Amino acid sequence: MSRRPPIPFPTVKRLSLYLREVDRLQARGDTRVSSRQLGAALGLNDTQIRKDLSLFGQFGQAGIGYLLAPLGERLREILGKDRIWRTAVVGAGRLGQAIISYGPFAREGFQITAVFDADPDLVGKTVEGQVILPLDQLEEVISARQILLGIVSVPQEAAQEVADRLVDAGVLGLLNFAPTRLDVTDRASVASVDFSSRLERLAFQVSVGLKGTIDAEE
Amino acid sequence: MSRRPPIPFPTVKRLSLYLREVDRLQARGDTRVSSRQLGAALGLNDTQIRKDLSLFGQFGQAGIGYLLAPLGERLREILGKDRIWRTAVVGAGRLGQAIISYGPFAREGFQITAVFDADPDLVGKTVEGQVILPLDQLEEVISARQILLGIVSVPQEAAQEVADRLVDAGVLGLLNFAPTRLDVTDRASVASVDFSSRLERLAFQVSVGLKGTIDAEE
DNA sequence: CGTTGTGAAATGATTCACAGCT
DNA sequence: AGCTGTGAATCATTTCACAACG
Repeated sequence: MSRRPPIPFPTVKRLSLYLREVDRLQARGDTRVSSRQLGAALGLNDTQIRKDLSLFGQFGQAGIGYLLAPLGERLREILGKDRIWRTAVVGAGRLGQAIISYGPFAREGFQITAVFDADPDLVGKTVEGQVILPLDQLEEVISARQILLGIVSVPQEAAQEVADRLVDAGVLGLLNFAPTRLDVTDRASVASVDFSSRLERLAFQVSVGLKGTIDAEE
Repeated sequence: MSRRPPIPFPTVKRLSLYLREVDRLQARGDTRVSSRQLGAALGLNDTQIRKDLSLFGQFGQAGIGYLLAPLGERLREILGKDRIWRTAVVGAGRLGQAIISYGPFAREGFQITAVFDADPDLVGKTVEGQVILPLDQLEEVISARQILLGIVSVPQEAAQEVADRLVDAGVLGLLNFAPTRLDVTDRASVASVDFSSRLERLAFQVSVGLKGTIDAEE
């Protein structure tokens, strides 16, 4: 395995956008794409795209562009989407249910394999074919079903405790929907989806009169 | 009005976190906070916090720190949270409903003032006291109710059209939940919340074995 | 020609180091 | 002593400019 420079964090953000656009173009029947074209679709500079891709070796063709099929395959591999990620959702309120039934997740290799909630009224109900389990079965089920990712969709007050329990149970990555920072020291990876902060930033942008898609994705 | 340097984009992200923590400390009964303490709570360097805040004038006290009350007030003002933002939600499926009933929004000055959906089975139903309206009333209602922000929670295929209609109707900012880039040229601001991309990046982080809260928010 | 891949330059953001206030 | 505010230094990321290729 050859030594590689670390992947810049902003690059990772973009790879996932590249893959989405590559899939879209392929679905449309295209067979290749240039960095310029990809950039135009995503609002990015074309050099940026070439730099990003070149981090993983040379797989474009001068004068031609990139072939969609191998490009998509390589991106999937890089992003770890060439396998199934067994995932638990903790918190089956409205948000949790929306997440569980969110189309794109299921289609992309993220397999919801367990759902938990603290509310006895929810436990036992079924969402998208998943029976909601009580919180106290968390450790046992995570471990038995070899679940690697956890989605935290509980209220803010409960988020840190749920995170601790998930990590203790062996989960390696957390997707956090609660508006708070989760401290997992260095035992897992955490990514957050923070509606409030996002909306707040939007309000700021509007206040200062900033126009356009500021946010070439997040 | 004095000329100011433009606010770095990453700073805006952080301001919103500062405000959240300031509110939390105040609710706890504290009356002041140092940049060091704030940094520890949010996983940030203390200089960073002072730099960010100093962009808006000097309002700390050497030897003491920052007084929470004026700091919170100032942050609210900067972020545009010192007023009510009338907001429409387009797309009242599970995700839209979760957003509408998402506690933090309501509490923070974002007032959901209209809800639309294309599905005739949903139109007429009530979510959190809001009657779901048919899409063809969008322009009329946005304008009559003087709505400034739009939340797009429709499927990807419909997102761009909804965005166009919202912007045409006079909305100044869009919060986009669809996994696609919205093109509004320079007629409005757009911020995106992209679950899939986020989860994908988490999978990548786990794949490469990166640990910790990589992502000091967003 | 159009397009990739990449060193070099430019830009942007973070952190250091420290003067100065309480 | 504890803390803010900030110029200067460092570090990271983006963009430019261009050689090489099909």
